[in-house]
Order: sequence, then structure tokens, then C-alpha cells
Amino acid sequence: MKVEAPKKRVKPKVGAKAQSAPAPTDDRNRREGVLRAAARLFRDQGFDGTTIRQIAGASNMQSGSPFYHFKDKQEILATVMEEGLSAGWARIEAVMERDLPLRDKFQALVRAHLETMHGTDSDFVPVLQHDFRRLEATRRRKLKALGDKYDRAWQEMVDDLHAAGLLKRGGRTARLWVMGAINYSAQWYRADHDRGLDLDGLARDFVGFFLEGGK
Amino acid sequence: MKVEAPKKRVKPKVGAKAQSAPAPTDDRNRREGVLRAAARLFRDQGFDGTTIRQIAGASNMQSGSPFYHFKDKQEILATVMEEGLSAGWARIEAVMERDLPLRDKFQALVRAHLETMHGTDSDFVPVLQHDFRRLEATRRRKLKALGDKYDRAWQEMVDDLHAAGLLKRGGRTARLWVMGAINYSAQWYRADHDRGLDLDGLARDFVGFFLEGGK
DNA sequence: CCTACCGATCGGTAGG
DNA sequence: CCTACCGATCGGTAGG
Repeated sequence: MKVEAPKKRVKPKVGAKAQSAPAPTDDRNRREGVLRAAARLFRDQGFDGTTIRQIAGASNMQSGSPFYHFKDKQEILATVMEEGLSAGWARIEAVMERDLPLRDKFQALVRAHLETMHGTDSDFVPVLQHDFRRLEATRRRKLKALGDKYDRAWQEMVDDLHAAGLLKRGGRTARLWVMGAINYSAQWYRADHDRGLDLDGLARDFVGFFLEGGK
Repeated sequence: MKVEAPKKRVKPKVGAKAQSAPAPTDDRNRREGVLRAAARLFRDQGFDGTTIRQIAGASNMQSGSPFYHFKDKQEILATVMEEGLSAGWARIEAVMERDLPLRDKFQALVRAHLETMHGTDSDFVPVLQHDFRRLEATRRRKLKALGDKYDRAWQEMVDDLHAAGLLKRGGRTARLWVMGAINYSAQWYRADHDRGLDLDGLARDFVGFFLEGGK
């Protein structure tokens, strides 16, 4: 029941269909392709609203083929979330380690998170917000641990801002209002729709709205 | 194709099962029961993650019976959203018509919206956030019109606050940051979990965090 | 990774 | 509103 079948690469048939020959690292690329396609579809239609056949189709595969790369649909969802969250955390961590004036650091943090939310191939945040609860309990706990690191970093920032007199309040709800405002942008911000408001502009607007003083 | 079958009340069988006799207004009550059950299930599992059989079961019906009250699953979803949004709008409108000091009015507006989001039998806001896009285009447009009224009321409030020097900025993004922060509470606020922080306290905390001056 | 397929489940309907 | 049911679709698998 817990035995992992050793998945071995089957050598592709030659000839037959005159398609461009698969590269050596093809397997990994195909797997990534599945993840990207799945992330986009989950974002647009939700986990339950997306079928394996759609994911396969968007990855130029036949309906059963995603299961060559993933055990089941749940594993695709979990992987989308884990890889996305890890990439996002790396951005946050990088900012937290920088030595910047507090206000600039906050803006960099906001900008980093906006990049994670709205950047290219970053469809996973809406998926996370939307379908976190569809994950099996075990996977959910694992992701939660990553999410807690996120929260701690933001809490530290919010409390520092408050201590420096830049933010009206600190504490849990202050963090939640701040992060909520940013996260909710998943519902309304579209780079191609909000012309003239790119991610830099959005971060600046946000910081200007929340922090005391400044312009 | 567009013909509405005239649904007539079938008189319930008497005797047989010795259950409490159905009241005269039973149909409407049953219909409401379906809506409440569906709203709760949609909130917890999403539209696509919820089956008609679950809705029926939670309403003490057999699997095909919800279709006695609703044409199809989409109509259940749309009705949940429409009734919820209408009830929410009524609360907003009532506050906007009151003659209050601006700060108090804002707090009342926030409180009203929190009531809509977290009050008893108000499961529809998460559903709306979550599954708005699963609605058919026609129904979506209809709901959008209602949502626009919502947005206009909040925009007016935000701009008034800005004009009065109580809010750092006005305009579209200011409204979106404010509303986003509130709406995101759907993801974290639970009355039974956040002990000591009821909806009044939450509204006060919110206003205190966002408005200039005050305590 | 494809072909062919299966069992389960789902939304919905007829007929009372 | 129940009973009995259908066609479609879905996640997943065997076997190559």
C-alpha cells in the first residue's frame, strides 16, 4: 500500500509520427508542463471543476498520461501548491535578510508578495486560497507549516512598523488586515486590465495608503 | 427550451409514515431549507465539490427531490447568491441612509458588512467569492449589477472619509484595500475560534486601524 | 507515454 | 416529493 512503483522512463517510439524528437530531459519538462497547465486550470475553474482530461489536453497528452508523472489528482494539486509556496517563501526570505530602511523594506516585501501573486506563472496563490481545504489532512498540515513561516515574517514586519510609529497598530489583527488587503488583490488585479498600474505601482500605492507619514 | 413547467404542489400522502404532518406553507419552508443546506455545503466544499445528493441529504430529501424546487444545480447556486446579496445590500442601504457622524457611520457600515459575512445563516459571501465564476454568464451579469451598487456605496464612503481627513487616500485602490481587508476575514475569522473578538469588536478594531486620529 | 477500458458517481428526468 | 433509472463523465488502471 505504501510501495512506490519504480517509474522508469520508457524509450519513445521512433519513426511513426514525425514529431520533433524528445529531448533527454524530456520527462522533467513534461512534468513541469503538467504542473503549469494544472495551476492555470485550477485557478480558473477550481480543483473540482477541472478534469484530468483537461489537464492532459492542455499538456498535449492523452487522458491517462498525467498519472505517469503523478500518483493521482491530489498529488498534482499538492505539488502546485508546494512548489508555488516554496518559491514565494524564497522571495520573502530574501527581502527579510536585506538591510534596508524599514519603510523601503516593507515596500520590498509587499512587492515580493505581489510578484508571487501576480507574476508570470504564479497562478498558485488563488489556487491556495481557493482549494486549500480540498487537500488531504496530511498534505494540508505540511503546507500549513510553510504558511506559518510566511505569517511569522509578516508579523515581525508589522510589529516593527508599529514600533517605529509607521503603522497605527501591531498585533495579530493588524497583520491580518494588511495581508488580507494584499491577498484580496487576487480577486481584482489583472495586469492586462489595470493598465498603468503595474506591480511596482501597486506596491507603492499600498504602502502609501497604509503607512503614516510619507507622501 | 425556455418554457417554464408550471410546478404545482402535490398533496402529501397521508397516513403511511407517522411523521409530523406537514404544515400548509411547507413547500416554501422546504425550499428555504434546501437553500440553507446548499449554502453551507457550497461554502465548505465549493460548488463543484458539492453533490445534489449531499444537498438533498442535508435537507432530509431523496436525491432527486431538490429538482422539485429548483430547475437545476445552477439555479440553486444563483439563488443562494442572489438572496444573500440582497439581504446584504439591504443592510448597507439602511446604514447609508442614517444620519451619523462620519466615523460612526463608517463603523456601522463595516459592522453591517461583517454581519452579512459572518452572521447566522450568512454563508453566501464565501460562496460568492469562491464560485461567482461558475455562474452562467447571464446570471453573473445580474449579480454583477447588485455588486456594483455595493461598490458605489463603499466608494462614496471611502471618498467622504478621505475628504474629511480621516483616511489617507480616496479613489479606487483605497476602496479595494479597505474592502479587501474586510472581505479577507472570510478566510480567517471564526466566531467560535476567535474568542473574545465578536463582530462589534472586530468592526472597532478595523476602524481603529484604518482611520486617522481616534484611539 | 498511449490505448482501451472499468467501476463509481453525478446531474437530471419520468411517472406517479 | 419519492422511486427508479439513464446517459455522460470522471478518476484511475493494466498492459504495452
